[in-house]
Amino acid sequence: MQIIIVDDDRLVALSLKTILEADSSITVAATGQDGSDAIALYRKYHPDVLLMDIQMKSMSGLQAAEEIKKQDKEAKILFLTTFSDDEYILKALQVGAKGYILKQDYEGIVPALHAVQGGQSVFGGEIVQKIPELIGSSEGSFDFAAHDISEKEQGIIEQVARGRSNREIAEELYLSEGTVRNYISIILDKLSLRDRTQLAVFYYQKVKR
Amino acid sequence: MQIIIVDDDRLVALSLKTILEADSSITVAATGQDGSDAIALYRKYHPDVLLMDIQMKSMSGLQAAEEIKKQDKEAKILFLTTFSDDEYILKALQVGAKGYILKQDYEGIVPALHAVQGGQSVFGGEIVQKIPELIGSSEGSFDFAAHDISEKEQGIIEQVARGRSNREIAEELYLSEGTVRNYISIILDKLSLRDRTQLAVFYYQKVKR
DNA sequence: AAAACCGCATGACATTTGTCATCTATTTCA
DNA sequence: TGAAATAGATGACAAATGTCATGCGGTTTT
Repeated sequence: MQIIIVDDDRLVALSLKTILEADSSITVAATGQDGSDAIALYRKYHPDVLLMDIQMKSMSGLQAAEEIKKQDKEAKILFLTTFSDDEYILKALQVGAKGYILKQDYEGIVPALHAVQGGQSVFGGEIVQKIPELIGSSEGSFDFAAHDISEKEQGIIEQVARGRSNREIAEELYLSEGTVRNYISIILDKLSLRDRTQLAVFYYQKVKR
Repeated sequence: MQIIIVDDDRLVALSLKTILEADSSITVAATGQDGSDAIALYRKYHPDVLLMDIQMKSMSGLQAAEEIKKQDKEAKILFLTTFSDDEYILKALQVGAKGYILKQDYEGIVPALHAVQGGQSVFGGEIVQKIPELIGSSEGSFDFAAHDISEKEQGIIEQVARGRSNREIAEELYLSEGTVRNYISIILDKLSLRDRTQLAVFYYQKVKR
């Protein structure tokens, strides 16, 4: 199986090459450092699989993938990532990537490559677990009780998540503005957050939808 | 690698056993015909991977998977399916399955098993393409251009939507804190919002998802 | 070349926000 | 009954936030 490796960090690219070539079934046709390298190298070699970092300086892996896919609808692209950044998962899927795995996981890469060559799609461990969160289907999955959040507090959280000010919340719930402030202060403490904006973000990421 | 195969159709289970054992690295510890077999066999053998049909008569693969996961959080379960039925994909993900592949795809199964053993998750070809559709319905539909929001401004909006403070945003984007404040002030004006929290709310309601 | 513009920065300012200590009335509980 | 816990309020305070006027070096327009 012939592959191409593209990674920002030359050291990483070369280490990967060494590791992967230890497997006799794999040949690394070339390595590159950014998105434009990826496009050029793909056009030149048409490898079975393109192994590429998703985040790179000059041209991101996503952009490159989009371009490559335009030219070869069958291109098999496997993204590498250091962390399991949620934010890119969806985009990677939409671009039509064949997977999204962690660089650190040396052992996992070779079998992943074979699976991809065989037409499957592969994702690193925890990455898949996050997909349901990204989809609406996982409704109100957060356990308030486990964090000692009372009903009243939940009500206030909802108000904050609607962008209301303390004064407005106070009016809505027939409390004084100071009391609302106190409530929020306590909520932030319980959830280890810093300010109301983080609370709103928390709400949309963990609680609602 | 030791695996267990569970499939409604005895013939399928046996064919799979034969095919997979042709690979010297794989041992089929046992085969079963329904969900309860799966639970019993899993408890007995604790295989590296459980290969199971998702749709079975007496007890579905999903139910069995749920039960098995309850007893062994680390269980690696790979679902088999005849067609790529959309409806089960999400549930499979939520149960924490390690993948979802097509029975017909003989060649793909062995590498898939190896990848799963290595901690990855695997999905048959077209299955993954459907996930964006399931999500895509509500994906980033907001038109920034129509509201005169520049790239830079979008970048700042994203930072706010991650709950970052002005100081943090300034550091991240190499700007002064005051400049960030100015940017946000202008953004709020353009979008007719009052404060950063409303901006974050706006982001999650209109832009992302 | 002058004028207009743009990205970025400052400083001043009013407001909002978050934290904390303290106080009161009410309820709960030993 | 008396003590402790609870819900709500206050006031003081520091920090963060949003607004505005203004300045400064570049580009672009005219």
